[in-house]
Amino acid sequence: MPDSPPPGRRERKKAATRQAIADAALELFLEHGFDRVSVRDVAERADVSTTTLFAHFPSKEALVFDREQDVDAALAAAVRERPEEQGVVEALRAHALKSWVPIVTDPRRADFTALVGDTPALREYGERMWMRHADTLSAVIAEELDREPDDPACAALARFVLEIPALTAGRQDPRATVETVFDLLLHGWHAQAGPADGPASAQAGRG
Amino acid sequence: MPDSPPPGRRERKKAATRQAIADAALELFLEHGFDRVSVRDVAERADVSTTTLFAHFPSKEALVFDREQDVDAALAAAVRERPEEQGVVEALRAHALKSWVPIVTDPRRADFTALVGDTPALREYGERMWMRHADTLSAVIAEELDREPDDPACAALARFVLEIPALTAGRQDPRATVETVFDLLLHGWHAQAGPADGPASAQAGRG
DNA sequence: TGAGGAACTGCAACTGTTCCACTTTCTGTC
DNA sequence: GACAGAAAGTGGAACAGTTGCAGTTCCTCA
Repeated sequence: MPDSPPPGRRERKKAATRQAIADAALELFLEHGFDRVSVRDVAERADVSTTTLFAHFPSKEALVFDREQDVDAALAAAVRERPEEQGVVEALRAHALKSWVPIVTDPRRADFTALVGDTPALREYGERMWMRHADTLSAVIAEELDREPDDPACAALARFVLEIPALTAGRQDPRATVETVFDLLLHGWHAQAGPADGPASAQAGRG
Repeated sequence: MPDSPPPGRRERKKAATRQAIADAALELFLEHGFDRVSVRDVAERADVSTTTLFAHFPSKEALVFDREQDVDAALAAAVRERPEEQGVVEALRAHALKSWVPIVTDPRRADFTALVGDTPALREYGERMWMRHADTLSAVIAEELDREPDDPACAALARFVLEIPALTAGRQDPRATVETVFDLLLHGWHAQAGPADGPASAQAGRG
């Protein structure tokens, strides 16, 4: 995270432009709604050309998530640098509780959360954002456990963990949901559903 | 599935138009690639206006998946009408093996599968297509087990099961992958990773 | 100090998608 | 059998996201 030497004027200006665009975008989106603001509007507010805008952000949706950044690295680190004796699933649980839950529950970001939650395009983009880290996470898990890089169980675990943000979105108690999901991942449906796994005979209603 | 009475000329013509569009699209996409064919090209080949094209399909991607149809119903039925004594997870496993795996492995669809696999837009659209059934499946599972409709464990299970097509895509042995993933879901990571869950101390490499 | 490159601009074009007003074709009903 | 009304289709314009291009300005670094 240390930007070691003085970054130089050019890079500072570039960063400033990028920030100006992101700020303008968020401001306009929060005020009028994502769909009623055009990319050209954002560019104009930030006083740049649309070409410049797209030189900094790959898409309109990306304007909102200008901090996609180092989720990848944090995720990998959470697994690699876990305490001795802690399993990977527990490490991921801790990471989720410590780094993800606060973001969703922070009241200062309520309006931002609402913007994303109320805009299908943004919700989808956000979910997809998480999934983009599945390959990295899968590889790290496999590496930590001395398995083949494409081990299907590791791939599955990675994707399932990255589903969690989507699963907790819009729930009253994200923390509890996270716990439930991790218990499921760790001990399996069989354990959490009771030994009988809810056979069909237990219920009344049927087709 | 029975279109009981004679469908009437109008409906037949409509179906024919729709089919002509889908055929033209697939033909052009397979020949030149999804990204190098415009919607206007497809419309022209099918001899309709783009307006008509979008009256039949909600998006360019949808042209490829003109059979999204009754996955929802089949999924719900697989759970509801499972044999006595079979758990929901086992029912879903059976469904996946019987209904999903053959589609991916069918050699007659190799070129189609390749088209989707090689086109990011299509792969994403396909994955999202599956996830659209998560709410239905979650509700059915909860209902079968007498739980709250928004039970987080049911929601998680549903989403995880629907991740399976994405997880098996492009693998050499989809069948084995499906089995592995269901074992993970059923018995948990703890069971499949061994009792120690691979604590950090087991490995050498560390950050 | 000067060369080269990066950031930015303006504009035009392309593509997916929607809107509009209008024609054709079918269907159900008196 | 004629007719009202709905449904399907048309053509074209327009909008919004995105990209390409040629040219300008401004840093950086040797």
